[in-house]
Order: sequence, then C-alpha cells, then structure tokens
Amino acid sequence: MKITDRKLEIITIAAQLFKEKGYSAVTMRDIAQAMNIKAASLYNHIKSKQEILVLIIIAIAEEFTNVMNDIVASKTTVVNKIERVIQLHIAITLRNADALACLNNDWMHLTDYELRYFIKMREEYEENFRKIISKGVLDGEIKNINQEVVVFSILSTLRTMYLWYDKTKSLDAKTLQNTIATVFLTGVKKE
Amino acid sequence: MKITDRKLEIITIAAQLFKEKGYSAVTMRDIAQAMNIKAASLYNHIKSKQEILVLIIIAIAEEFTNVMNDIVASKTTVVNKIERVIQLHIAITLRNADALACLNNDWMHLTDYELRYFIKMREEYEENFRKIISKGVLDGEIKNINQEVVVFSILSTLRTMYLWYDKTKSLDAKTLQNTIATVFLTGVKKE
DNA sequence: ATTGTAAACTAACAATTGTTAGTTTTTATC
DNA sequence: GATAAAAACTAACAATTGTTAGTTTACAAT
Repeated sequence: MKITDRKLEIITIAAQLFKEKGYSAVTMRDIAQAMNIKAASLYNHIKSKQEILVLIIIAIAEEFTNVMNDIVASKTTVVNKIERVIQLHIAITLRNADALACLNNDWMHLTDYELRYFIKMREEYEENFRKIISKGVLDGEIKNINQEVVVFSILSTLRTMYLWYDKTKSLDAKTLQNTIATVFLTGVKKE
Repeated sequence: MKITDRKLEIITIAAQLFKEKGYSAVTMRDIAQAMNIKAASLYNHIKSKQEILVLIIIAIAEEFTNVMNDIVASKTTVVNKIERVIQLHIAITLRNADALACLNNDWMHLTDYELRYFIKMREEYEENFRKIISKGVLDGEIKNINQEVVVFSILSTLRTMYLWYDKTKSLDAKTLQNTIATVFLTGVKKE
C-alpha cells in the first residue's frame, strides 16, 4: 500500500507520457523504455496499468476537493474566495502539471469505484464553486449575469493552465495570480 | 476524394465516440458496432482510421484559420474583434461540438503532413489573437496587463466550451455571446 | 563468505488491434 | 427480370497489447 521511491518514479514518468499522448496511447513498454528497463519489470512495483492511472489522478482530485471545502467554509468575501480558488489551481499546476493534464484528459479511463469516486468529487467541486458565485450575486459582490457561464469561464481557464505552463513560467506565482484575478474580476477592457 | 453520405455518417459517429474516450481508445470495431455493421465494411468507404481523424479535424481547423484571418484584417475596434472571435467559437461549438472535442484532445494523433499543417494553423491562430490583444493595449482599448495571460484565459474558455455545451444549451447563442463578452471585457465583479 | 530480498531479466500467453482478400447481399437502372 | 455497382459479409493476417511465470542479478545484512 505504501509508495516506494521506485514506484513514485514510475508514476512520475508515466504522467509525463500520458500528458503527451493520453493514457490509451501509452504502452507499458513505452513507460519501461523511458525508465531503461523492460515492461515486465514494472510489475515488481505496480499492480497494473490501471493502478498507475489511479495513483496519478485520485491524490490530486482529493487535494482539490479538500481545499475547495475549506474555501467554501471560510468566512470571507466572495471575491477573496475566488482568489483562493485561483491560487489553488496555480499552486497545483506549478507543482505537478503532468498529473493535472492526466486528470483533465484521462479521468474517463478510470473504472469502477475510482471512476465513480472521481466523478463525485468533480461534481462536488463544481457545485461548491457554483455556490460561491451564487452567494456573490446574492451579496451584491458579483454581477447578475448567467452564473453557469461565469463558472465555466473561470474553471476552464484554471483547468487548462497546464497547457500554457511554459509561456507563463516566466511569471512568478504571485504575478500570475494577480493577472488572472484581474482578468476575471474587472475584465480586460480599459476604463 | 469526395465525401459520400455514408462516409459522412462514419465521420459523425466516429467523432461522437472519439469525444467520449479519445481516438486511441476507440476501435474500428467500436465505430462499426455503432453503425450496426462489421469493422471490415468501414473500409468500403474510408481508407484508414487515420483518414477519419484527419477529416474530422482539418476541416474545422481551416475554418478557424480562415475566419480568424478575416477578423484580423478587418477595420474595426479591438473590442469588436474580440467579440467576433467569441462569436466564431460559439458558432462552431453549437454546430459541431463532437468534432471540436476531437480537435482539442486528439490532434496529436495526426501524423506527417497533417500534423505539421495543423500545428502551423494553430500557431498562426494564436499569433493572430495575440496581435489583436497587443494592438488593443497599444490603442488604449485594453488594459496593460500580461498579454499572454489574457490570450490564454480567453482562448481556454472558448476552446473548452464544448464541455459545457449541455448546460449552456438553454441559452440562445446571442445571450451566450453577450455573457462571455461581458465576463472578459468588464469582469464578474460588480461596480 | 552466506544468505535473503528487491528488482531486474527472458520468454511467452491470450486477447485485441487495424487491415486485407475474397465472397455474398442489397439496391438502383434498364 | 437481368445487370452492374455499391455495400455489406466471413475469415483471416501480422503486429501489438497488458500481463504472468520462472529465472537471474544486485546488493545489503549477517
């Protein structure tokens, strides 16, 4: 059950490969070759290809879920909550872009319990964000425009940040945070 | 070279399946089964699995390229150009969400000429959008914040709109257009 | 030096993959 | 109803897939 160093190496390298071509297009022999061993040797460390996917995705999904729960429960302005959601996505993107790409593109290849568990977490996450926006409108902090569009605009940007990782790498986390917050809170138009 | 009705059916159904699980995870037998025929029968209409992917992706990529070129060349305000880019994405999303999903997730499974062609079009597209924003800053229409972040925020949202298609379906195209434009131009915060 | 364990290896498996060849059925035209 | 073309079929292929079994090597502890 515990994750050894070698196991972690496999997961890390697999996540890199999954990011490039997706889970289905990466073979156990691809992963093995990237580690300079044979495919069969991987099974000294992991149970199956599926297990690799689960280990990459579920840990991050749980982190999102937990922090989002904290944010929703916190007593602060809605604008501040939105800023903390942005911060959460930036932190995880900078720390583990490959795993995030995998979570975004390959979650549907999870099966059984883990698939249901993931979908439940994702729905809760979106519902929590929806609640934040909804409260913002009620409190008069947020414009009364279609809330579903607000939710999906912000989440789409945050979720695909890993794709732009290289180009935004020149920015430090704080500047990135401030710029994204500006874009969504006050828009890009001058005046 | 011409596309028959049956061939179009294959492409349409394949795009649906690719959207669900990705190109690599969908087999020729999956596509055949969805059409109530055998896999071998598909080859009376198409040359290969690759050809299906090419036909789904390239046509749409070219449409994006062409309209974006028109927008850049047009003599109008930067704000209006941004609005027209939003309009372009909405129109294609409403007309062909499945193909758009495929373009977004499976373009890396293109090969040779088509892969290079696609990448070139995508780079040009982004560069054109970058130019629009850049001109907007110069003209004083757009805030002087990090332009790469502005570009990726807007494009991320527009490109993944197909994922929210169901939830925004209740809105007509015009309202959707106006709401997205509002979010990005003036932000979600009140006042 | 011996021993035990972790981690690599070789070889092979059964299933699945995209695709081809050759044949039969369906459909439309005269 | 005969004919030709279009579109389905069956059967099979070679390659690739995830995975297992059994064996050998590397290395730390005694």
